[in-house]
Amino acid sequence: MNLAPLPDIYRQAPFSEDCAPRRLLRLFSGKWTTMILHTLHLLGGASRPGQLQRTIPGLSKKMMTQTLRELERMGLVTREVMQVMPPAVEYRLTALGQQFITPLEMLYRWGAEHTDLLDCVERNMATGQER
Amino acid sequence: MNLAPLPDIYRQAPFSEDCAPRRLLRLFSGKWTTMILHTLHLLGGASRPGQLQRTIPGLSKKMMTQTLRELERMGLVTREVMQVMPPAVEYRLTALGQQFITPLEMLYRWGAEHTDLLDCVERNMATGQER
DNA sequence: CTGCATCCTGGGCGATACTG
DNA sequence: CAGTATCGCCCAGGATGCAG
Repeated sequence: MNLAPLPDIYRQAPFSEDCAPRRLLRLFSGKWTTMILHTLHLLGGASRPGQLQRTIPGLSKKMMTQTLRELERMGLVTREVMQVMPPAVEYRLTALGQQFITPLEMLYRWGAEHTDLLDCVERNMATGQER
Repeated sequence: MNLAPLPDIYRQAPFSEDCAPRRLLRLFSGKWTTMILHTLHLLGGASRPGQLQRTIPGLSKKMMTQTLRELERMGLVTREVMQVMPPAVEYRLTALGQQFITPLEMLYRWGAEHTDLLDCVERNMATGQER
């Protein structure tokens, strides 16, 4: 039922559909994903939703839970419900999740150390865009 | 008409609206931005549209030019038109643009060196998502 | 070959309001 | 405090067709 195997040419694309970079980008393309992950790390690897949200200005409750659920499905965080009143919940980075902190740190650190470049780009974009 | 200046509290958010990481994410949130940049680098810093598109499977003509124009406005690439028939164009990384290759390389390299982690995450996501 | 204009759809994301 | 449900906007981004 399958066609004959494709010539190797079709697998030689330098930037194949499923190359590592693309997979990585797909996983963390969400607007809040990396920030939540990184913030969890900053907060010692675990945090309650309230604190998490207060630490990330602009993050709505909806997007927070939604993103956290995705991270949970990815196996990057766990969700622990404490049986008390009022309800308390704790999200915690898994061992797998912590693995992904490294590249995030690299990226974020680079950004922090090169704000001059960011300034430069933003200045360029502002120029000639009167509109 | 303006309110009194806000207390400094409002500027102390650890993850402020305009912190470096967010600025970085905003600039490169496009689906193709980083890939185009990185591919230009791989191709020696310059390339014609055709080759660029052929090197990045799935990239449509529209999104390519659109993204390239944004990169141009950011000052990360230049566009040079050769006056010949048929028309030929060359996009080239600027010095500023090359600066941004470093973090991209770091990220992409990390991805390539940790495909096992990517596998792991994708396996998790596939599980229990019968639907 | 390169590039622009158009049209259109999906879904990411935000605002609001309601439960326990 | 934590979470869900609903609604609706907006726009990124894909497909197609035309022009130089």
